[in-house]
Amino acid sequence: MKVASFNVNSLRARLDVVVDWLVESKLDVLAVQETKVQDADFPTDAFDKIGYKYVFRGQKSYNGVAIFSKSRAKNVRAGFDREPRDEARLITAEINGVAVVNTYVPQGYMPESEKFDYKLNWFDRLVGLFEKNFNPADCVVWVGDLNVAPLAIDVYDPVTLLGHVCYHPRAHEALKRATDWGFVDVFRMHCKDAGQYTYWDYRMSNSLRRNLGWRLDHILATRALAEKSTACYIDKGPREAERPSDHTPIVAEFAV
DNA sequence: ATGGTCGGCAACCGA
Repeated sequence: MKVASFNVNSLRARLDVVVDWLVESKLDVLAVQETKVQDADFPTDAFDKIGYKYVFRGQKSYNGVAIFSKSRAKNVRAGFDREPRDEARLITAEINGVAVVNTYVPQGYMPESEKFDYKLNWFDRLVGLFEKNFNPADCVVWVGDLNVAPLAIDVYDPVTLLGHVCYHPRAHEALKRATDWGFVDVFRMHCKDAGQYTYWDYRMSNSLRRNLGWRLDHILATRALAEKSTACYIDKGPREAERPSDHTPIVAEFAV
């Protein structure tokens, strides 16, 4: 089972990149974030044509998440329980017996802002969802743009960037509270190298060429599933496309 | 060197 996560920064603007890469990579599951499309305008035709199923939750202008899969998704849930009007940042589904949690974690703006508190609290709400709906002994894969670079080797300048909302002790603690529920960083099981990034800021000149990036996009799995992982890697192909997102996909393969 | 990113969506906001 091949699973990937990709912050597409507008699904409609990135449609060709996403469709071509999805077909070429032969993915069983692709979770995308920042679709920036309302449900009524979701580009279903493009995915019908290539034989992929889809579930999605979007909103106008911002956020939005979707999961594409070869097999039909079951037990689909969008958003946190009892908060149907929340931002479109969370969708979960069961695919081939694996629970897939796709998140677009709030970025947090600035450390002193309310938005940062919202971000930190968002992780704790997610822990509540894990506790209520899953068991750490089950096969669960949590993927998405988590907007946290966990380690010093996950950012291009850990000294200068320390205290940024995506590389902040409180963000690290919040992520740890969530992973302590029962998740393993599948990428780090397979690769210990520094400088392995999934995001390069558009606003920095030549950030990709200079590899001034961040590892913000993650594939985490419960121990039962992580033990079956055979590979995990970042695919820079889509970041080098003609009209790239500022993120690039991360891919994991599982023997399930 | 007086410029320097995207996308959504229609003036700015978010990243």
